[in-house]
This record gives sequence, structure tokens and C-alpha cells, in this order.
Amino acid sequence: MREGIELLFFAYRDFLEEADQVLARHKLGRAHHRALYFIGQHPAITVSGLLKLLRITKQSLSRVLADLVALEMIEQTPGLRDRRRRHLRLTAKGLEVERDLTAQQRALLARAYRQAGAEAVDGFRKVLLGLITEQDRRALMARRDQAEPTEDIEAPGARIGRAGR
Amino acid sequence: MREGIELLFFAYRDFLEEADQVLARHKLGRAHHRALYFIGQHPAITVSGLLKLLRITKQSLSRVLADLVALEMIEQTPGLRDRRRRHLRLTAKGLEVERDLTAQQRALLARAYRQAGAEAVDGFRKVLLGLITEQDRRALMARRDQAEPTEDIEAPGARIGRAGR
DNA sequence: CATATATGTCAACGTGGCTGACTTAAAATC
DNA sequence: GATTTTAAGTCAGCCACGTTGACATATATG
Repeated sequence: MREGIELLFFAYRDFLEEADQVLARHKLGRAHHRALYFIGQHPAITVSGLLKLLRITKQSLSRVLADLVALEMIEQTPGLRDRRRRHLRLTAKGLEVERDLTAQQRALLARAYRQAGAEAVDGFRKVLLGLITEQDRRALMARRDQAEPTEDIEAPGARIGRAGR
Repeated sequence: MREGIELLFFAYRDFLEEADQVLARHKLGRAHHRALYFIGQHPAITVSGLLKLLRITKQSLSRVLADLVALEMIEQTPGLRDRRRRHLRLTAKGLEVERDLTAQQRALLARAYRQAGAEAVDGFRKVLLGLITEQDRRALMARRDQAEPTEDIEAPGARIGRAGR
């Protein structure tokens, strides 16, 4: 049991270290990484949607989002049905940085998968799924069966803030 | 691949959340948890040994250790062969808190293991081992084949600081 | 119109990392 | 025995990123 605890600790730490070097090059922090990642995975996600995924306060998130908007890595468009909502998506630049960030991680994970074998990967997923909360499990599944009709309609070409350059 | 990244993120977060509640009760932070944990796993570990495991600076660590000494959760004894070294170990109180902290985590992990099955656990371990660095892998093994003759001889009954009560 | 919701903002604070400079005691080396 | 190296600690300041609390604004909804 203790071994499992340490495996998680070391693996998570070593896994993040990969991305940290890239982050340093771009002068970004881990919080930016997480935001970029999830916006990349959930295009047009709203601020409140992102808050639920990250489980941080809106004050913390808005600092990060403000940075990313200023750096032109993400952009915000008002919802069509509900103009209070801000739908977030990566710009070309944001996409590039996000890819740069996860490229290392994907490579590392791919190597670990390859070395361990398909069967082991299955076990890895089973155990981790058992560790996470029902809520997070749903978040994971939601993306996989990416049917869910976005119900988050957004207005095209109506950027918010630091307006149209 | 993306799924694996998210699994790690969610699992690690949810796994820590368990302990966070206990930490809050004891008015401790995550840094204290990590120190207590590794001292518990490596009795008589030296400060520099702990630094290597945690990979933080001595300034950061010494804040944490000072807290734990003040709370009488750990104690330090000078090395016998090398009196510059300080060997750390949990006091009865420290042991109790540490158990309290990991009890939740062990239970959660045990449940995940049970649900996933022995074969899955094996895969879980294989993949995670593939993710961590050679250095961390050695740290893990070292404890398992706990032969390694501690070579860290310490003086019995010679506590340092906040002296003998 | 009144209320609820989505988002943002200002201010203050806590934790836990970091760097850099310096000290002390003990060990190791010349 | 003098010099250098090592283990540990200290002081000071900084930064990232989380928190709480109070309040503002625009929009949707009953």
C-alpha cells in the first residue's frame, strides 16, 4: 500500500517536471498549463465549466485567464443564447504552446505504456479510475463519448476584451 | 494518451484531498505531511537524505522541520560516527498523526486495488514505475529490499534542540 | 420589476516553493 | 596542525498560486 502511495507521489512529480521546463521557457506557471490544457480539451468551455474542472476559486482562475488573454493564447466569445457566458478557446498561439507543453508528457507516457504493455495500461487505468471521485469520472467520460450536445452556443466572431486587433 | 494525463491529474488531486481534511484538523500543511511520511518510512533519515527524496531546498525543509520539532512530532539525534548529521524520527505523537494522515489514503487505495483486481494493480505499478526517474525508482526499491545497512549510525538518547523535557 | 446567475474586481492573506549570502560545527585532507 | 570540505542552519526577500470576503455589472428569468 505504501508503495502505491509513493509511486503516485514520484510519478506525479516526475511527470510535471517534464512540463515545467517548457513552462519556464514561456514564462508561465503550472496554473497556466492546466488552464491551457483544459481549454484545449474542451473548446468553447465557459468560465464556470472550467472552474468546476479545476476546483479553484474564480479569483484564482481569473488571474490566470487574464494573463492568457493578454498573451493572446486564449480568446473569449460571449454566448449566443446567454450573453453572460464567456466561451473560451485557444488561439493559434495558445494551441502551439499547449502542444509544446504536452508533447513531452505524451512522449513520456507513451514510453511508459509501451514498456509496460497493453494489459498493464488497462490495469493502470482501472486503478486510477477507482481512485477518482464520481464527479471527476464523469468529467473524463464526458469527453470520451463526446456526443453531449454542447448546449453552450456561442456567438461567432464576437471577441471580448482587448478587442479586435 | 490524453486520458492518461487526466487520470493522473484527477487521481492525484482526489488522493490528496483525503489527507487535506486531516491536515486541516491538525493545522498542518502538505509540506508537513510529506516530511512526516518520509521520516516515518525512513527512520533515522538525515536531513540531506530527506532533501534528496523531497527535492526541495534546505531552506524550505528547515521551516517544516522546525515546526514539527516544536510540535514534538519529530526528534533529531546527532550521528554517532558523524556528529554533524541529524537523524530524524517520529515521536509517538508524530507517529499517531502520520497514521491518521495516511489511514484515509491507504483505505482509498485499498478500495481501488480491490475493485480493480490483482492483475490491474500489477499494471498500475508497472506503468507508474515507467514514469518515474531512475533516481526515484532506486529510492522506492531501497526501502523494499530494506537490507541496506543504514550506515547512518546515530547516538542513542542524545536529542538536539528544545532539549530533554 | 425583482431576483437570480455568470463573471469580474479589489484587497488581504497563507503556504510553500525559490535565490543568495552567511554562520557554525565537525570531518577530512594535506 | 592548519586548511578545506561538508552537514546543517539562518536571515532576508521574492514569487506562484491558492484562499476568503465584499462588492460591481450585465444579463436572464419569473
